Amino acid sequence: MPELPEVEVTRRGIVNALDGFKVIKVFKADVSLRYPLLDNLINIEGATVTKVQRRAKFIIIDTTKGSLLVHLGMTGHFSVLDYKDVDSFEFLKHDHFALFLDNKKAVVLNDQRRFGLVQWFASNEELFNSKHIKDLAPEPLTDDFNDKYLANKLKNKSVAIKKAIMDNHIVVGVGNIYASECLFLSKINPLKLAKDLTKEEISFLITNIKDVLARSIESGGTTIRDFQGADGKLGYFVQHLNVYGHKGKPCPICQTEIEQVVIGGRSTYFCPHCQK
DNA sequence: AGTGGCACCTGTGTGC
DNA sequence: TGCACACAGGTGCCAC
Repeated sequence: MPELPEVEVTRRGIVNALDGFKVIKVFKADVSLRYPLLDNLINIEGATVTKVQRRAKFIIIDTTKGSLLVHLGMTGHFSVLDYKDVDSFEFLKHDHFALFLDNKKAVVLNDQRRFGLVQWFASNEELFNSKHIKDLAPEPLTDDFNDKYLANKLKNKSVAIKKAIMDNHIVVGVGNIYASECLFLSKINPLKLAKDLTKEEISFLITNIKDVLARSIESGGTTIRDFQGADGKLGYFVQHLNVYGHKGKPCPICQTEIEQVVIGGRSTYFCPHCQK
C-alpha cells in the first residue's frame, strides 16, 4: 500500500499518541509477517517513547529501552484508538501488533497481506546498522539526493529508468504509483534505460520526484484502494494522479491514450506521445 | 556485479 | 452462481 508519502502521513498520524508516553502493554499475533514477530518485542513494555521518525518506508519508534522498526509492506496501516482496558480490547481480523500507551491510546498495526515487518533493536544504533537500514540510498526530500549524485548512480545502469528510481539503493521511498507519475511530469519514457538519460532529464526528474512526494504528503497521501492515515482519513493525492491507473484515458496534456506496460513485474502507465 | 523473475500473502474484480 | 485467473501501494532471494 504505502509509498513514502503514505508512510510519512502515517508517522504524523501516530506521533502524538506515542511521543512522551509509556508503553504499558504489547500485543503481537502468532502469525508471521514478512518475518516472525519475535518474543523480544515484549522488551518495549515499560519504555517511554522518545521519538517517532521515518527512514525510507520504515517507521522507527525510539524509546528509553530500545528502538522499534516497522514496515507497512503493501497493506499495512496503523490506527490510533481509545481503549478502556487492555484485556477487553477487541482486535480486528489482520491486526498483528499493538502498543497500549498510558494515555489510554492503542496504536494498532493491521496488515492483510502480511508483507510488513516489526522488529525490536536494543538501541537506535543497532537498528540503523541492521541489514534493512544500513544500505539504503538517500532520502529524496534531502539535498543528498541531487543531480550529481543521481547522474553518478545512473551511469552504466542498463535497467529501465522506472525500475531504477524504485531501487532502494538509488533513491528510497519512490514506489509504483509515484514512479509513473514522476516520469510523466518529467516527460521521460519509463522504458528508457537509466544510462541514456541526459543531464537535463536527470535534473528535471529529481525536481519532479521531490515535488510530487512533497505535494502528496500535504494531500494526505494517495488512496487507491484502502490506504488511510492513522486517523482514518483517506489520501487525496489520488485526485492529482495524471497517469497511474489511467490506461486508455486521455493524457491530460495531449489527449493521447495512456498506455500500460509491465516493467519489473509492475504495472506502469505513461503517455507515448509526451514521454520520450 | 548486475539483472530478471519469482515468491511471500489475502482479497477483490473480471470474464467465461 | 461458481470457478479460475489476474492483479494489488513492497521487498528479498535465487539463478543466470
